[in-house]
This record gives sequence, structure tokens and C-alpha cells, in this order.
Amino acid sequence: MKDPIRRLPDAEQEVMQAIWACKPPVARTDIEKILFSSHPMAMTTLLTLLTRLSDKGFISIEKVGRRSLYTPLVSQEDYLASQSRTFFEKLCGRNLSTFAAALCDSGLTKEEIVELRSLLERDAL
Amino acid sequence: MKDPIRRLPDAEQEVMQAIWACKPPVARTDIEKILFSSHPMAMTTLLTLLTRLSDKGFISIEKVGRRSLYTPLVSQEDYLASQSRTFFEKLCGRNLSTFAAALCDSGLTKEEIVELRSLLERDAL
DNA sequence: AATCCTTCTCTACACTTGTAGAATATAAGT
DNA sequence: ACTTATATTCTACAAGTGTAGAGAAGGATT
Repeated sequence: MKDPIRRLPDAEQEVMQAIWACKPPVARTDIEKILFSSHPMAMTTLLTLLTRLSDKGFISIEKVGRRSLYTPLVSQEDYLASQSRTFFEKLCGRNLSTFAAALCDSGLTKEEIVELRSLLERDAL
Repeated sequence: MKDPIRRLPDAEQEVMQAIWACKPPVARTDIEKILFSSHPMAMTTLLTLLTRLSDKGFISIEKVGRRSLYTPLVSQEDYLASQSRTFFEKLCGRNLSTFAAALCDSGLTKEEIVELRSLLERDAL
């Protein structure tokens, strides 16, 4: 199984999510638009976060003229799977009952739990 | 629904887990024993982390003579539920398919997924 | 070309986190 | 009472994180 992917700090994680929401490669302005409502920040702040994400190997930066374009190197699927695994292993101690209880208490409605079950059914086969 | 509980930094989270694993109130030595194999640290490091957990309202500290006893103020259930909720909402964008995919890709075996489904069934009723 | 705007990089700074030695306080042993 | 062992608090410091201004470099405008 894959190496665990380190959890990103919140601000960087939000930037990654904005990047994942776009078709790569992504321009800074696209990211800004997405973050504008949920987490506004100075342009230079965003650029700092992008540099850090690149340093950590989460994205690549490609310069086109004076602009930069950003491409994810870690997929959202892999990241989510890894975080979910860490949650199960480190926080729930690999205990499925604990895990299930956490999910059930997490504010999901009964309908959502029913739907979650059927989504899991597909993968359980 | 409850206020989200802030995610603890890794070291503090591990200490909380050790505390949760004991019957409260817990002595420092009990915590040390539990952390000894998984995350050994200097005694003063542990005490620093306990102070920070107290500052954050996660535990209370009660002095008995020169010793301190630690009692969780946030339950493991509440913490796990809140983290799980945050994962679903902030990382999966409240998208159940994304959430289910993350779970399925998280390294659970088919048997475990089947078991998870049946555990969820109970709560879905 | 001179000036202005846009985009990025450098520098900065306060706060948090991981870690632990120094200092202090208190109980225990002799 | 004096020494010793032990438990906690203070102080410290490097690295990481959130945030953004100052500076540089390349296009656009007049």
C-alpha cells in the first residue's frame, strides 16, 4: 500500500482543493476566484502558499512568460484516501466500530448513511 | 449540531489518545507507559504537551500534593465525530461519492468494508 | 522611452508546534 | 535537619504556518 501522504496545513490544503477543482494547468487567477468567498487572502499570500506546495512536491510550477501555471502532482483521490486511512489507523486505532461510530456521529442524516452504505456496496463486491 | 472541535497537532493528539485509553483521572506515568513504545519523549516534553492541552480546554489538571491528575474535557467520541465531519465537509465537499471513494481507497479490505456496512446498517435504522 | 500595471520572488514577522534543559518545589530517606 | 529523588513549571529554541509588504522583472500605454 502507498506511503502515507503528509497532511497539509489548513491554508495550503484549501489552495490544493481549489487547484483540484480546476482543469490543470491552473492559473493563479482561477485559484483566487475559487478562494475569494471562502478564504480571501492577499495575492502574495496565495503565491507564498503555492511556492510551499511546490516545495513539498504537491504541485509543479511552469512559467509561461511572466506568468506561472500550476499542476497538481498529488491527486485529490490519493490525498483523500491517505487522509482517510490515517484517520482510521491513527485516530480510530483500526477499530471498525470506532470508525463507524465516528461516521454516524458526524452529522450525516439517516438518508445519507443509507446512501453511503449503498455506495460502499458497489466497492465491497 | 455541535461546534467543530479544532484539530489538535499530532503530538498533542497522541497524548489525548493515551489519556482517552485510561480511566480518568489519569496520572502522567500512565500516559508515559502508553506512549513509551509508539512515541517516546522526555518527561518534560509530555508535561509541556499536557499544559498546552489544558490551555486549549481539552483536559483539566488537578493537583494532588506535588502530582497532577489529568481528566479529559473533550470525549474521544465527540472529537472523532467532529474530525470525521470536518473531513466530509471540508475535504470531500459534502459529496458522499467522494467520501465513499476515499473510504474504499483507504486500504480497507473487502471484508472490512462489508463489516463497515453492517455496522452502519445498525445506525441507519 | 518613460511610466504604469501586473505577476512573481524575497524578506519579514508573529504565532504555533515539537522538543527538552534549567529551575523550582515537594516528598522521602537517613 | 540534610540530602536525595521526583514532579511540575519556566524558559528556550528551531522549524513550520499564516499572512503580507517591498522589491524586481516583464508587458502594456501614452
